[in-house]
Amino acid sequence: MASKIHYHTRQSREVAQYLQDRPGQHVTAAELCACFAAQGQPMSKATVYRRLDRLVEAGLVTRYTVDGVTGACYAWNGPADAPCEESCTHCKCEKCGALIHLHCEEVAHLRRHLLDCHGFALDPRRTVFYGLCQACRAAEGA
Amino acid sequence: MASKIHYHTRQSREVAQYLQDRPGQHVTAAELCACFAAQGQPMSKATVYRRLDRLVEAGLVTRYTVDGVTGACYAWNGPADAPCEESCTHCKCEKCGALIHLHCEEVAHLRRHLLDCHGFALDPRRTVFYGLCQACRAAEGA
DNA sequence: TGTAAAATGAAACACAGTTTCAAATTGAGG
DNA sequence: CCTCAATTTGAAACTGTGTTTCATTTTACA
Repeated sequence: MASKIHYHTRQSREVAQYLQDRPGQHVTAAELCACFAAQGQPMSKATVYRRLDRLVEAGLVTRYTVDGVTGACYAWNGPADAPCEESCTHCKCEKCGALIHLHCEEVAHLRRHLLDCHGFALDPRRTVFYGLCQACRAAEGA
Repeated sequence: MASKIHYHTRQSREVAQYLQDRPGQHVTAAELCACFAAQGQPMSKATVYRRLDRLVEAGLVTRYTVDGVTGACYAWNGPADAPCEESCTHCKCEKCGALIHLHCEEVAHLRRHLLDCHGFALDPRRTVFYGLCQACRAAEGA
């Protein structure tokens, strides 16, 4: 599907390593730049974006957007050692901004239904459910 | 929940009208600016964003992002005359970019499950399912 | 070691969205 | 109809993400 990745340079290794060390976390390009700079090894913005694009192309990393988070988020998938199961999705509270990891068989069920009845192959990793979390619902009173 | 909206000016009426006339469609701020300009009544970018923010605050309009679409999308909800039922969600094909309107009881079912078992109140209008559409799946062969 | 291909960094750039502030428009009261 | 305070508008400056360009450096490999 996608070309193999060669880690020719220090920079390319560091970007991949950073994401691998934070499975399931929401990493932004700005965060990567800031972290490398703080470590005394600043990396050009252009290089960070280039490396991320390459990793996404190769299918090793998922790129997705979360409303309220400035810029795209990236998360390591890995080839076989995926940190979340296939059905791992995220819920985002529109009020407090909390990001909840969701491991739920119902999502897998919906996925099967969408595939069988609508022909649509849901990618649960890239999909974010928006709504209100329990705490914020309680606070709203309604 | 949100303050009532007063349509004092021509600009505020036009932005709301544009969205009301296109229920369920994905309207961007840039599109609004371009359209008003084409009609010979250009509206300042700042004003467009201000009016959209106001409408979102009032709950009359939903703001959401779709990967691959530059800028946020806005869609009219309306107070009671919502164009899509509560379970209206969108599917976005990550390959061809197609946006599919989904009216599916399974989504409502998932919504109930999330509410009952996870305490999370899903907002189907703001949520976009990412994956592969039927045509692209067929093209991939797999 | 030498050389072609690939990767890097700095800066310029494109674009979404926000902020600022002076000028225009609104509505309410006289 | 006129005046004035409050609101809204538009233009421009600005912030931040992400891309492009190009000269320089690094890599792979013979």
